[in-house]
Amino acid sequence: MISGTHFQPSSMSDPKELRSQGLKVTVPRLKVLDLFKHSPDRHLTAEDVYRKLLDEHSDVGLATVYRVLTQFEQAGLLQRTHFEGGKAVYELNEGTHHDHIVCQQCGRVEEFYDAEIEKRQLKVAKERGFTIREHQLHIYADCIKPKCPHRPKD
Amino acid sequence: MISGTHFQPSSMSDPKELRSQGLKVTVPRLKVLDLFKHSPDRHLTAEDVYRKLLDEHSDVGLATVYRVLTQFEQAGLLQRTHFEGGKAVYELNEGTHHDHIVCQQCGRVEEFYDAEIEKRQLKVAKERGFTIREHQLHIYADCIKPKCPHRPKD
DNA sequence: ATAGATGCAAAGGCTTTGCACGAAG
DNA sequence: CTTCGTGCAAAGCCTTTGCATCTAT
Repeated sequence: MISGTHFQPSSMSDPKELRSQGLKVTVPRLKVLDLFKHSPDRHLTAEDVYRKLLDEHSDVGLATVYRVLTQFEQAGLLQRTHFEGGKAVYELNEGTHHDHIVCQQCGRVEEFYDAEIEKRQLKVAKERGFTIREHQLHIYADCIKPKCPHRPKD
Repeated sequence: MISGTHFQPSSMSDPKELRSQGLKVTVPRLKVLDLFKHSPDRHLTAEDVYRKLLDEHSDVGLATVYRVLTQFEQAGLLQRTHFEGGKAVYELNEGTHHDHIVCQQCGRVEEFYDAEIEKRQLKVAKERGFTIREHQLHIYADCIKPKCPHRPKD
């Protein structure tokens, strides 16, 4: 067999990660996973992914991007969130829970973790007889530092 | 002038609330505001509002419901949130900030406020040079109490 | 009288789906 | 060779908008 499609550039993600999740190893899947692993932006929308793939002349359909993102989320490779604005945002699932603070100036996202906040959430839920399944804290804010990387060049 | 439309049932909200916001006093607006003030559910989607108005034979178009909800939010009468599920949810704006815990069994929403959580959010934002504009904590959970009102009858 | 509100239907934005073709195991 | 993935176009869902008509002030 003369492998054409089995060629794997150094930048490509490890096929094992896909196989171990019962997913066939395909070019679109490798490219998408790769994007999340190497892109400077941790948080990407389906549109972002689609555009980045177009930029590198990978001919992947938008529908496929949506399907792959969904599958990756179900496989636990990615995590999905919704910020204000309606679009779903995906990020690599690295196992560690964190919350988000979103700059309203430029849309960039910073992550943070505060043990006390987590603790109190558990307390609140417990007091009310709930078992937490998932929780998301989104802070929408403006950066006030003049040299803040979030502030668009002025 | 023989006023037909100026009739105001006792259940209707106070027109002043609308006027003070520069909004003309109309039947759809009074009915919507009234719904939020007297409905057993604090949290309603546009569709919810539309259906409830249909139920009471108020002929209000869905587009109008959307417009009124948007205006009320801008006027500070209502607050909008998005829970998982894509639909926007509105509630009366009573000035006090609170977070939400959503039962995954039945979709009901409970509100809570925890001073410590609020404090830590301010701290986190400040440390990173942000001014908080808005923040939302959504906990998605399951109720574990057998007699919990959230649990659908079993 | 006049600015503003409403209803309807059409359009928009994001996401999902049906189907025929193509690739992976 | 069989199962699954892909691309395209069409459809879905929630929400917004254009336009002619109607209403509050």
